[in-house]
Amino acid sequence: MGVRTPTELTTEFRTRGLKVTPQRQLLFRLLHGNMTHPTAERLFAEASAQMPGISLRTVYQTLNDLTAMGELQILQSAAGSARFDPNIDDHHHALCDRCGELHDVYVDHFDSLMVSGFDGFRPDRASIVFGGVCAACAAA
Amino acid sequence: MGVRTPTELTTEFRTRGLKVTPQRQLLFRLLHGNMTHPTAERLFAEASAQMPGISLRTVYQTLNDLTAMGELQILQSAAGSARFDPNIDDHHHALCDRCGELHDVYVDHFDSLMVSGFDGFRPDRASIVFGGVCAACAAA
DNA sequence: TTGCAGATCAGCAGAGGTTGCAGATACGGT
DNA sequence: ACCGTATCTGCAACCTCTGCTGATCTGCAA
Ligand SMILES: [Mn+2]
Ligand SMILES: [Mn+2]
Ligand SMILES: [Zn+2]
Ligand SMILES: [Zn+2]
Repeated sequence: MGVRTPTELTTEFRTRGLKVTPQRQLLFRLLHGNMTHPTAERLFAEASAQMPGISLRTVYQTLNDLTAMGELQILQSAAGSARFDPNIDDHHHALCDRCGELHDVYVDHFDSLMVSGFDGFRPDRASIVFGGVCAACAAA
Repeated sequence: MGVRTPTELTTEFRTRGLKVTPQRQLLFRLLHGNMTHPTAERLFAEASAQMPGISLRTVYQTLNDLTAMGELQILQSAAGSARFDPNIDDHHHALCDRCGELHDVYVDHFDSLMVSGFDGFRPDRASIVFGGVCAACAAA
């Protein structure tokens, strides 16, 4: 779970009555196993290298469709553009202050956390972002 | 700690060689004890009511100055504009899916959380956003 | 295989939020 | 009160993302 292959996404699009165009297939491939939490611009650049002429609009459209299907998570970056995450497993993130890299971390026993102040609020999910310095930047 | 009065902010600005203008003082007052996590536009509207002619640019400038001094936290809202938080105590947030209200929650024993995947990453802070429905919206 | 209705595409214009810039203004040390 | 310089205002530009439109392409039925 949590990793959809291009073939699975193709099937899912067809099942929902959405057409599977070459542009969409390219994006399925670019996203598959992508751990970089890329922005739309970044995916557009990578897509353009393989398919000159593809439009940024189409990239956004496909990312939005995938998000609506629950196949992508959107992560709001502090500065600038949204980042897209094809990892739909329950996980959290570590953001490097120096290079901006975002990588996945997994948290156990999150439910045992003691939280005060909910005051009637009913949480149904939580997202943690750790800030700090990544291994590569610490070495440099 | 965690709550700076307008007087304290005035002193801090002077200490740093920054001037204390009526515009800045008004914003100090509007932020003091403000638990609403307002946007810049919202603060601009409130400020304009008391000081017609103040510019949105000045509001942003002062909020940025305060943030650079560590007297404000910026919270990147998923959709739209940033929200500013004068509460600089270590705390986290609950975001209502219905009305967008953001309120403070406090977490104990955060350090006891089991996190895997840091892989050399050195975290120095963390921010949790709980998603769900607030008490007021659940009642309606 | 062919043809059609409707989905999708590229390209561009525009919205929303934030920042850069330049000339006018005013804080605050003297 | 004066002056030097930080700040203010107003506007234009910027960045990211979405709306719109005519042309093109896809999936499906025949
Ligand atoms: Mn992730
Ligand atoms: Mn807060
Ligand atoms: Zn790094
Ligand atoms: Zn609510």
